[in-house]
Amino acid sequence: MARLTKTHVVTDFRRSQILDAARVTMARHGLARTTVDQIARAANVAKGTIYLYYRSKAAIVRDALDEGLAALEAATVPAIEAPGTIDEKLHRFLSGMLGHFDRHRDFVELCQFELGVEMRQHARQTFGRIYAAQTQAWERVLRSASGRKAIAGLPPRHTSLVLVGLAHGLAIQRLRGWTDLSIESEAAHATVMIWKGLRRQ
Amino acid sequence: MARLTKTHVVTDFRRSQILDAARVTMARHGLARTTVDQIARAANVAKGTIYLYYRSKAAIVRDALDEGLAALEAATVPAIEAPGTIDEKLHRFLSGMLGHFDRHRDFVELCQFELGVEMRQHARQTFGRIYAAQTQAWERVLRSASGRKAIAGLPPRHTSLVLVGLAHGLAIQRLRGWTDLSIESEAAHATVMIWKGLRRQ
Amino acid sequence: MARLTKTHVVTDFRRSQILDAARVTMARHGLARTTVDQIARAANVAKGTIYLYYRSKAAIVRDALDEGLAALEAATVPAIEAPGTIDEKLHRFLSGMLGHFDRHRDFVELCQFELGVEMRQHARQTFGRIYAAQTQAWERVLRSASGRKAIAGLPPRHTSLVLVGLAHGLAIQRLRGWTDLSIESEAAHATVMIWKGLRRQ
Amino acid sequence: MARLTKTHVVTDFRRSQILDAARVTMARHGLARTTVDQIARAANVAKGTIYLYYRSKAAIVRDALDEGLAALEAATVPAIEAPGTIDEKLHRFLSGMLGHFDRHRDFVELCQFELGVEMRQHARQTFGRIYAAQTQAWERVLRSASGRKAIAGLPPRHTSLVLVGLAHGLAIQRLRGWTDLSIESEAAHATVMIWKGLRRQ
DNA sequence: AATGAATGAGAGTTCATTCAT
DNA sequence: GATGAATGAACTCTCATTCAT
Repeated sequence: MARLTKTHVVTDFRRSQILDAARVTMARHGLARTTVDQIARAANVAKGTIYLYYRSKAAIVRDALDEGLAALEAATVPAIEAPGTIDEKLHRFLSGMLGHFDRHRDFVELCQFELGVEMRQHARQTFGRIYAAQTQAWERVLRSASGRKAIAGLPPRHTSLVLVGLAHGLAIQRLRGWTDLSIESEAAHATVMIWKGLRRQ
Repeated sequence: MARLTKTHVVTDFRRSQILDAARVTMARHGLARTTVDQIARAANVAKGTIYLYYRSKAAIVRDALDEGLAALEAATVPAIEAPGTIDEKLHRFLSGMLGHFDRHRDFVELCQFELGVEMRQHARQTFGRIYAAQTQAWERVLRSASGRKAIAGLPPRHTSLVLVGLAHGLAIQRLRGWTDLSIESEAAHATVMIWKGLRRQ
Repeated sequence: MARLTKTHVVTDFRRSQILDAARVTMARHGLARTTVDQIARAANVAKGTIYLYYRSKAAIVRDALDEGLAALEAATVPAIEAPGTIDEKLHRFLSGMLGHFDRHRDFVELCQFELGVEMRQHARQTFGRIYAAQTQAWERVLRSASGRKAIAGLPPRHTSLVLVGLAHGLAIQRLRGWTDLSIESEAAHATVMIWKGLRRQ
Repeated sequence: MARLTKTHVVTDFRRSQILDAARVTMARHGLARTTVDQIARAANVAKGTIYLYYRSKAAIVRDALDEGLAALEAATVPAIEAPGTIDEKLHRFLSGMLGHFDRHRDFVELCQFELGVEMRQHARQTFGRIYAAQTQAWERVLRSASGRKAIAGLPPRHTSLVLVGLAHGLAIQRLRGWTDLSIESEAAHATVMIWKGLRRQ
């Protein structure tokens, strides 16, 4: 038992050692330009060691991708579903998106896109699933608010798509460095503006 | 002169022949997986011919990129600056963005991201310039409207960043296929929603 | 047509250039120890050129193998079927076998055996087919002779297996350098000895 | 002493454990495709343990080879030298060859051939020595019989080469599965046929 | 100007061997 | 003695680029 645990711990350590190195290196050089040699050097292990923990370079990319996507989902969907008023939800959601892209800018930025055709499908599907989850969470919130006459009579489906689109757009802006506002003030401002458009007047 | 002109015409023809083939092939297989052989085959020229018109594969990518970015700018900034009411501008701008990403989805989608480190900087700068132009155009519009008391007292700088971010986000959604609305209805709906948030109440 | 022919000629030339280099190198170092680099160097072409004419190293091995096996069949089966007395056939057959293994000793020697599991099956099947053809040719000859009371009453099936086995064994002996007799005297002597065993006494 | 003995027993046990595993694995996958990992797994020891008993993979191959070759010699040379008539010797000899190749088909088949250049020389020499021993044993038998006028006046040297070649050829046939006769009937039949050719008529 | 065969540096991957535990 | 994680040299194969025709 102790032995299994130890092995497991070491395996986990090595995997994340490699994964971290891969993320950093890929963010710096782009996925295609990142060699397994570079990853190995960045992870301070020999090239062969990489292959003890990952079947192939593609497997590393896939893992890094999945990890990043899981983090994105965790940072956003609960923020919508947690209790609170709509503008609280909106603010939490936008902060979550912006914060996530900000924290993972070095890797997520590129690895989501610079992918082979089959990995791209995988990423697109997973990404799509997350955005669908966000959209549906918003739709539920808006329908419920609509029933309580708390918001204007806009179609919830369309509105939730716009909300999610807005959040993504702001996140991308940050990612690209096209905004000089802080996360906090950007999230706050967008929340105010959207909330003015949404609430019953 | 005629000869020069003729040469020039042929050169232009070859360049766009190659550029089109490159765009299509890269969109299908991703930039890194696209070989010069594939581009040559798609362009119906020999591999060597490519190198008569482009110094390297990277030069092709750069040209394809620049062309796409120029088209994006042309599709959006004039839409903001052309005369009309704010909601007309808003609608034109959103339609322009969504339409552009929709038309160029096959190439723009991937080539903007799957790039080597120096090409990425170039793309980011150009992209940034375009978004800055959009943002500034909006800022001018909003300041002017603000002066005429036509809109709510929101800070124009922040608001324009949100507008541009929203447009980008909706465009990305379309690109990824996460929305099933038509361009028209999505642009219209977002315009209404934002306009409710903006206009003086 | 001239163009196709020229291309074809060049292709054929390159293929046999590579095949010859492969045969020699593999004979010298053994199949597994032969690298594509070595083959390229021996063929006086660049490594990449190899892959213009062969999909993989395995494909080279397969071709070399098939060529050698085809030559073996051509050197032996017709020798049995050509007209003549039994001892003439026997002599021609043994000479054919010994001569073939002697001429191709450098490659055939090793490439027939030192093969991956699937190539081995291929070789075994082809080899088996050739030996079956030899055996059947002998069986026909012996049955016909038996009908004409020209040979002793031995079962043709068994006898032909022994004949083919003998030929193979003598060939292997030569291949390994375990005999110091000339091909001619070895074939002649074995013919006499077998013929004494076969003929009607 | 007891300690040394015990150590010795364990060493012997480990060595044959490894050697057996190597033989089986190499027979199944071919020498080049057999990894030390596979051998270790088949031997139920850790990879490092292999290197406590063998200096290198090549050393394992050499040992496996020598063992097989020693068995071949033991199965054939005494069969010629043991007392009896010539056809008894012949029958024992052929049975010994066929039986040996049959029993060791899984390893001997491939490992004798699929070897690096220096191992090949070693194998060839050892093999050659065995065949020379067989040939010489036969030569002695034939000379003695010739003196007693028991056989036809064929040159003993040539005849013994043919005999050994025949035995080898039949053995190879069995190895490759090109014959469907039993060892017994094949040996018996070849004995009859050769004996007819040899004996004084 | 156009070709495409030839090139070779560099990629991902394997595996015999070592060595700290 | 036994282990198996770690190593890195060496392999096969790809493809951007060149150049003789």
